[in-house]
Amino acid sequence: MSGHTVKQVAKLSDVSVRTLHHYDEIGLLKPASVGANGYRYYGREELLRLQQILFHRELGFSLEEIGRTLDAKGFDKVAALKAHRRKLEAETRRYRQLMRTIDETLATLEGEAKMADKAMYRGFDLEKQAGYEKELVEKHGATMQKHIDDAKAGMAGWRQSDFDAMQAEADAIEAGMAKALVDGLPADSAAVTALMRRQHAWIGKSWNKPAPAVAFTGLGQMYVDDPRFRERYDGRQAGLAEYIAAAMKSFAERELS
Amino acid sequence: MSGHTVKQVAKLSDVSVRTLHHYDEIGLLKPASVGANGYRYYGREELLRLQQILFHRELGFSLEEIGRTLDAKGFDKVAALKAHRRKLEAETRRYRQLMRTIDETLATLEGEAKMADKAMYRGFDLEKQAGYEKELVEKHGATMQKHIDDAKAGMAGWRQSDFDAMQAEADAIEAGMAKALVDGLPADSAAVTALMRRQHAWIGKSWNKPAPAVAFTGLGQMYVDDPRFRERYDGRQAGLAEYIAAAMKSFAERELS
DNA sequence: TATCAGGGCTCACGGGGCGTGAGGGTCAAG
DNA sequence: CTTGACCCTCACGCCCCGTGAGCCCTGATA
Repeated sequence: MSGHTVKQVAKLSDVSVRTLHHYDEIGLLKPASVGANGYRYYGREELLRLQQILFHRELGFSLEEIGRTLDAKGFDKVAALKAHRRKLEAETRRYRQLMRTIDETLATLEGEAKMADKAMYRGFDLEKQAGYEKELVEKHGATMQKHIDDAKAGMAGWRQSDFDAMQAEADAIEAGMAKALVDGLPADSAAVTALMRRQHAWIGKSWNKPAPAVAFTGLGQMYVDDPRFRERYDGRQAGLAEYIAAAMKSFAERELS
Repeated sequence: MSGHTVKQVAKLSDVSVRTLHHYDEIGLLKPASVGANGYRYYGREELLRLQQILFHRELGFSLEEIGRTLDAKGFDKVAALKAHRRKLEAETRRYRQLMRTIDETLATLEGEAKMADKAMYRGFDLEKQAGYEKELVEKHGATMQKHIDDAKAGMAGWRQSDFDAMQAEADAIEAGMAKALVDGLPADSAAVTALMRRQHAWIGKSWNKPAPAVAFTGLGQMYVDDPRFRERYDGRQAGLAEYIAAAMKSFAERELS
């Protein structure tokens, strides 16, 4: 007699009870009758209206629009639907544009990965310093060669963002070293050792594995030998290249062997 | 020195001042510095970050996601973009489905316009009662023919929903007439006259113009003559067809001439 | 008949991304 | 010193409910 309760309607139509309450509150879907106990009872007509509501909601209409559409006798459904169709078309075009933008961005990012190689020349290009690599290898042998290869392999997958992050950390370490040098701290002081720990971790990250003592020392030596590294460090602070190299050597001997 | 104010940034980037306040509130974009007066000042770096934010916002990321993307050093932009691309694809597919649904609905609605003709056979089909029309025309002449044509033209544009609304009103009137008949009210009583006013208005709506006395009376007579109408009315209440016809005739004579 | 599960009800807050005042300080130009 | 254009901080509103909290109803069972 008195129709379906909220829960039953909820199950039938796959909406939440709260939603039915809400639709009642805003006058979008009122129950056919309300019992003396306050219970809402819905009839066949309300179920049909709910179907209409859900259909329009699917189409992206606001609840207020839906209310107007369903209530206004003279409302032109056809025009409303056509207008909505146009909205959807516009959205689709917009999405296509966004996808194109994303594709371009992805292409750029992948381009960056290669660009990073060139950007790395800002002081960290391992690719283009075959000569100095050779020196290192000559001094330290095949093991060193392997370390260098590993480093190159690890960095090949980098993107600009990775590189930037690395640079930031490297800058911080270098700044600390410069200060230590200016402050006259010995290369095996506690402060410098802490920096070396970061340096070692940083190289470990860029190589994708911790650098063994020999490689760490070798890299330090390279900072002195390679004019590009030398320029980088000494340009920041006179004597910095030598200082760092000494600190790395000391650290390697004390903590990596 | 102290950079751009909110308004300047707003103009430069085409966002609202409130938006900048909001981004500051949620920590998404903090000004480079804040003056002693509380003014926000943005620098070049903040402008660049804002561009990034707007770009990602365009792509539909939530502000929280954008914050994470921009802040997390190790965040994988490529993966995020690809994931988002997939979301867009899914949305596009969904929209296509919705458009198909709309098209089907539109087709159905247009079909309904024709269906209404058939549905009208439920008692109001003027198309299929040429014989009774002829009778009416014979009795009342060319003017009646014109009324009938007008009615058919008016109803041709109807859709199911219009028709249902009409039916509801007609039902209400018929119920009132049935009650008046049972109660023994005369066909020219005040209550019946009120119902006749509604009846006249209703016919006016369905014809798209008020029915003149002769047409109104003629229609009433048709309720008696046409077995389909007769069945409809007498099925509801014995003698109803005659009663309505009498009421319509009386009303037409008293109020329409 | 008392109990208990499984309903039902009414508040009322939250959340996302700001729009939009209200109410009041600040700055540069005239 | 005034004006007018900016700046600030609350704080509510919108849209569509989700998610409790706290309390009442109902029908079946022990």
